[in-house]
Amino acid sequence: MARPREFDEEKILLLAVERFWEHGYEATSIRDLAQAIGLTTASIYNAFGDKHAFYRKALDFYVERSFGDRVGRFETKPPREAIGAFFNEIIERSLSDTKRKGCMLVNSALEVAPHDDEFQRVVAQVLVQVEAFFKRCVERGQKDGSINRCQKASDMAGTLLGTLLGIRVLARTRPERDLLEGLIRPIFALLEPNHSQTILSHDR
Amino acid sequence: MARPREFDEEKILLLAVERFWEHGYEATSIRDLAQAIGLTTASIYNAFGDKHAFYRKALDFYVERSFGDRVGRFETKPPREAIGAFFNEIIERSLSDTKRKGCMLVNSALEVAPHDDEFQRVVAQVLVQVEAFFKRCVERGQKDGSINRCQKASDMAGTLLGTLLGIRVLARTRPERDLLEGLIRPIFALLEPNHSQTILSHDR
DNA sequence: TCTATTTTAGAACATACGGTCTAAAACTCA
DNA sequence: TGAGTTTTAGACCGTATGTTCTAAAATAGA
Repeated sequence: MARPREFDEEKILLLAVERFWEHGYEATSIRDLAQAIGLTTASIYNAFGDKHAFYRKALDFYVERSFGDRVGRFETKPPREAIGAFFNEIIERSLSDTKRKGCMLVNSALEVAPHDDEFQRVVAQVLVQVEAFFKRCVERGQKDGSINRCQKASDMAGTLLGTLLGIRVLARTRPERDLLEGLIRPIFALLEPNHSQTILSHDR
Repeated sequence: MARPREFDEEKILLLAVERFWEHGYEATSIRDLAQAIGLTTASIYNAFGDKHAFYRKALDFYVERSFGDRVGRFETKPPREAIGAFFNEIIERSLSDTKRKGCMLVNSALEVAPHDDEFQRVVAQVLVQVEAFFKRCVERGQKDGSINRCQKASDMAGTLLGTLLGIRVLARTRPERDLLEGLIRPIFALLEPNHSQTILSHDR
């Protein structure tokens, strides 16, 4: 019926994510994007709408790639291991992030969500999902005895979510392994059942 | 010797902080600032240098006001109370932040520090100081028995710093009292000496 | 092969940006 | 009072911004 697209939307979004992720919304211009992607600005507007809509699509793409499978991947593991593996992966990811891009969702939570209701909802929704994932893990662990029962699962889920976000922020300016690994040690201890053992065995 | 300034630097910086804080570095133009402050762009450049230097001065001003006295104020209290009061204040501050400005230091950590060595250092240095404050509190508490000894003070300090940053990010998109207060409950429990009591007394 | 339709390329548009210039204004010290 | 110096106001500069326009290119169906 008409002239076909010359590009692959997935590849375009991957490149767009890269730039938005690294430089943020404001500091990335359409011309930056066009050049990095190898499209004209007209093609971008034609295919994705305006800058706001393009960022939205890039963020959705990022979220899908970064959170979509991950939750599923960890959900099959035993609960304590799932949480541990999740955090270990985040730390490794943060330490190998040489460009210091951090997490695009966290970046969006701070740069664009506070002034934009749409992104507010999008970001909040993902955070709710991550929290729910933690809560399911904690509940499962408390049921099978692998996780301490002295805290409410919902509180622990919040703590884990907060810790996750904290790591993401901290790593952005202080990507030090000792700091990040030390930071989660008390959190993991909190999960451990039979706290008294820990108290006795720890040397200081 | 010459024509005197017509403005009060403190008031100017207060207004500049307000705008940079709310909209960030990129999204705040010199003209925005000039209008909000009631100065011409020439006066701003004359008095503060370029935009980069102006933001730096605003951030320094913010840090001085926000962290300078606070640490001292809490340091006199008993250690557990100091930490508790610190977090309670942060939560109240986050919940009453109707403009959703969050914390300007955290905002800087994400927007400007990753691409700017100067701000990288400035932000990192403040975070180091906050971490050191937490560490001193924990050490004091572990010495006088008011804080649990099962974790290293340095690890706990990191955990507290991470939690602080996490709250600041989370509150930016989900300023919900239940969430924030629930989130710190396990952290406070972690500080408590004699964990077994908590385990037994908690109902679920 | 022609028509209809969409995508391209790149010029163009209005506005906004960070930053500077000129000249007048406002002071201090001699 | 006059010389010297700094601050002010606002026009100005070059460039960059988000977005749109024009026209050519490329296809599918008739």
